[in-house]
Amino acid sequence: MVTIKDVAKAAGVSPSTVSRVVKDHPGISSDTKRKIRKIMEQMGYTPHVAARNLVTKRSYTIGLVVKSAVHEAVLNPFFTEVNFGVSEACRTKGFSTIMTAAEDDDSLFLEVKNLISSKRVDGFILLYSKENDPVIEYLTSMAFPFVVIGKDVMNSGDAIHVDNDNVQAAKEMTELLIAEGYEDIVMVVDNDVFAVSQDRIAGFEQAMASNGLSSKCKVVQCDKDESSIERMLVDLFDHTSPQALLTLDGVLNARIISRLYQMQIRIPEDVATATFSESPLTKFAAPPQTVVDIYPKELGKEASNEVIMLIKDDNRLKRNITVPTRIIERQSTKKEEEKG
Amino acid sequence: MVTIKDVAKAAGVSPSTVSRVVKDHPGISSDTKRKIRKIMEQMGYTPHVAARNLVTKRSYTIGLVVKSAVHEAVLNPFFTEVNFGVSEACRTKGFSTIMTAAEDDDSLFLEVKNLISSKRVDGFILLYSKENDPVIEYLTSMAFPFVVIGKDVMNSGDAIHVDNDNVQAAKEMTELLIAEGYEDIVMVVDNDVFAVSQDRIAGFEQAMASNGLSSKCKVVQCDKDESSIERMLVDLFDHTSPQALLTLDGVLNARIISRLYQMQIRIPEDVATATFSESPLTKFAAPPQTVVDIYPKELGKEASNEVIMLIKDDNRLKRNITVPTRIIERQSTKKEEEKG
DNA sequence: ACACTTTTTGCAAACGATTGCATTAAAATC
DNA sequence: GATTTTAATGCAATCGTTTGCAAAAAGTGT
Repeated sequence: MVTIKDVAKAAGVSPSTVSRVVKDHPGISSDTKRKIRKIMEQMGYTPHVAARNLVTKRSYTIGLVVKSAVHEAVLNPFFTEVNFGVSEACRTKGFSTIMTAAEDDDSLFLEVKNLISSKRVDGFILLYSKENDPVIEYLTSMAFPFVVIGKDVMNSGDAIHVDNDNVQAAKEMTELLIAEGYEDIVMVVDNDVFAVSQDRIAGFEQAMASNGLSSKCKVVQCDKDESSIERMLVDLFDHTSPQALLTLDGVLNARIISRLYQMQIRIPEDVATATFSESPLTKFAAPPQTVVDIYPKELGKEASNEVIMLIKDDNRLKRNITVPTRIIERQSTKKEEEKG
Repeated sequence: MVTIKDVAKAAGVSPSTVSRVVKDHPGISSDTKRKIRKIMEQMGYTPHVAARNLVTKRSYTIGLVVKSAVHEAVLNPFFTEVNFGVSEACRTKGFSTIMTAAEDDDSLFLEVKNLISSKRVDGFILLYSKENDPVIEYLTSMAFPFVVIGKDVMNSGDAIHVDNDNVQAAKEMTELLIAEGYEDIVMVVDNDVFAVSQDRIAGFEQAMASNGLSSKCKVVQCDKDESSIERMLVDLFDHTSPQALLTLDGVLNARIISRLYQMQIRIPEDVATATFSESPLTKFAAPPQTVVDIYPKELGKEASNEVIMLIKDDNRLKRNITVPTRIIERQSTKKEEEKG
């Protein structure tokens, strides 16, 4: 293994000089820089990160904390895209990423504490957010750099959030449905306590209200398992005749349309469907789904940049970041036009 | 920050003793162990990994190298599941994971070399495999520990592979289709050069042959973009009338059934569909798809365990691991029965 | 009580970088 | 040419562990 001393010796300089060349320190003459760079190249020298981390007291690593149960995350392409966005952005800034996922809150909390105390990470990106989260509280109390992707239910103010404007997104999507001529619109949500649900519901309700459809505004909640979904749908179509279903997210939507298919309820002829979070599940569905693209990769990228800034600059002023969304209209909501 | 010296001082022993307690060295009396453990607990001591890595010359980190272009990986739940399997298995063995994905071969190769020379990882798991891969060659030449998930086209012999028996899986799936009464079966593949394609095609052909259906055995290839898929399908159904489509993998299958829907070709009434790699895309499709579950999480887990063994034991004898598969039969191939 | 094991612990030298400060060399000023 | 200023480099301590070897303590048998 070639160390800094080796190249120093080969170049006839001290290790300090080599070290300074590596980080392009201004105090080194460009002659020596050139010379040493060449030698480093020839000898194939790469700094030993552990050694550097030890003295700089930095790990140059970001922890990506995924809250949702593993099988949930696997289901949800949203997660993967965020992950890629984070990895990519971190890498271009010289940071590594290390992912932590855990089924239960306690082991997740432990893992986070451990990553910190063993100096394995310099900052965190939290991929969830719920009320009174112990991890958020802990990180805040330690003044440890972190940002949250998603929004806090009770926007605690301390944490930095990177998120879409979910109220606005839901509003726009609802407006689109109304514009297409749908009035009996039902919003279907699961029973998670994440803030995203509340925001999207709020947007839906606002849009309905401002179009004089408050009376038709309906929100139903259901568990994620097959039978709950079925029960909910049977109930819905037995007692009412909704014209459109606006589902909280792409995964839930996929299960619903699968169920609708089996109930022989056609989309969009019998009912229109629309949802949030673009993915193969919406894009390649039968029929392709109208959806709000929330740009998860962008969320990951912004979060990474922000947390790295936080790490590098202690008293950087905190600021939330909103990533824009875009509606993709597809066949699942096209009332008039022919299929295909 | 509390260091090993702090707890040594507090316990009235030397740092060496504390260090040995941490790793449960046999030479320390259980009395002192108990005492020191208590103190560590009280003071909240966690070893500084960089310091440890520096002296042990280990990083306790595994590099997960993802070859497929990012958008491919995002599409494919297979990747996410492998990723989780790897992270989980590594964590339980005290290892971290660091993921590397790159669009082009060159930057990926560079990244791998860099991870090694900066001593950031102790071993690799490669999530792809193709002929004459420079990364595999490099790692082999360096005798750097790694395992490959998937199989080499020309089973180079040197590398350790963790894979399913794809020939067998395809054979079983084909047998099932034949048993259901389908004879004109078309296998649809993309134009990737990964070994998995060849294996599944081989299995398909073998099963067809051994059932006297060699003459009906047909394999078509198409690009992944929408228009190629459409062209392929139109061509297929214009000139022939296949009874069943066996698709190379779940993502391609999803696109195909989406297209079939738009062409108003019903599944399974007009054509049956089946594919490989269970995921939400197959499970929540309309109709739910018959599929071979290849247990990606298990692949990740086995790969992790194996590479960690390699790291810990230089002259561990190399051995390939085969993870079993399972067929899940769903409506997409059910000829006789009623839907729902 | 002595010599001799065996068990338990400590010493001190690594590991490979970084960085404040001192130093030397070169350039600038008078 | 002497003195001051500036630029370029080196010294040496430090980061927090690990570990081979030596030493001390405890136990054993006579």
